[in-house]
Amino acid sequence: MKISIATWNVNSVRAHLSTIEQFLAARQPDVLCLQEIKVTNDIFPLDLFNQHGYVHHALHGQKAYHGVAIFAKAAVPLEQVVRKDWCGIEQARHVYCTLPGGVELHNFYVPAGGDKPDVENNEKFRHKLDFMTDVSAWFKRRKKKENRFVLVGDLNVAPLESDVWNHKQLLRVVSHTPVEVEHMAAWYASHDWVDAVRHFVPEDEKIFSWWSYRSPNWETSDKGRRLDHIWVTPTLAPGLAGVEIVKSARGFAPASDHVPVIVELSI
DNA sequence: ATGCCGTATGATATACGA
Repeated sequence: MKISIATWNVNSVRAHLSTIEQFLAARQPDVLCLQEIKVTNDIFPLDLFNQHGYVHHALHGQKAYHGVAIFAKAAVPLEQVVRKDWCGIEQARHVYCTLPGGVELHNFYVPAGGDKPDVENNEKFRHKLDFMTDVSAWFKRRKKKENRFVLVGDLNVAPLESDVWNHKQLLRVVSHTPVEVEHMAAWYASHDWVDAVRHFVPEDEKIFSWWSYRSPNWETSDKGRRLDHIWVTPTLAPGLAGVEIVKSARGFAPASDHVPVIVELSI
């Protein structure tokens, strides 16, 4: 079956309900993966999602910060839901489940990493690198040629020069430092992942999924970064049918600082 | 080096985002 999967860091599901509704009404992805829902499971606003046909839910939220969730239409039941913690820290950054056909779908919210790219003096940056190291080792242990995995989320790293508005200016800025890019490369190699967006968009073409709130004229200055990713294992790569970064969502009011990324693929 | 903006919280200032 051919399905569409969207990933979106919504920066609080409750603060951006109308924006989410606008996106769902327009695009109707079969599967929706959210990050930074910033709400506990017991008070998650499920009604909106049910009204738009997302009858399957896999919530992994917590109070105020972080939190991830997966939603799907009736035809795409979500089975074997797992809410996983990493580095011994309970921050609701990973939920995964099985889609029809045995495809395992992983939804991640990688730690942002704080201000300074310094593992000695910034515990958040240390956590970010450790998180990627541990996740990489886990996928490497589970690696099998026949595995059909999809990995999406706000990975908080822009790996390529063309994933940021200015490579040189961002070399010492968290999200694009060489040590982060190395950790992401190890993760990418852990299961021979295929970057679905770069599968279709040439590597020298700038493409972003995030624009800071601190730039009032985000569109004209266009100082973005590509922090939101969709990867698939090699067995699924021949089924990739297209990707889209929904840049228009950055202009919604109120807007998240991230926009949805959508993949179409056969599973 | 700082602020810029936005969200959440036992809030009216502070932590966090990246």
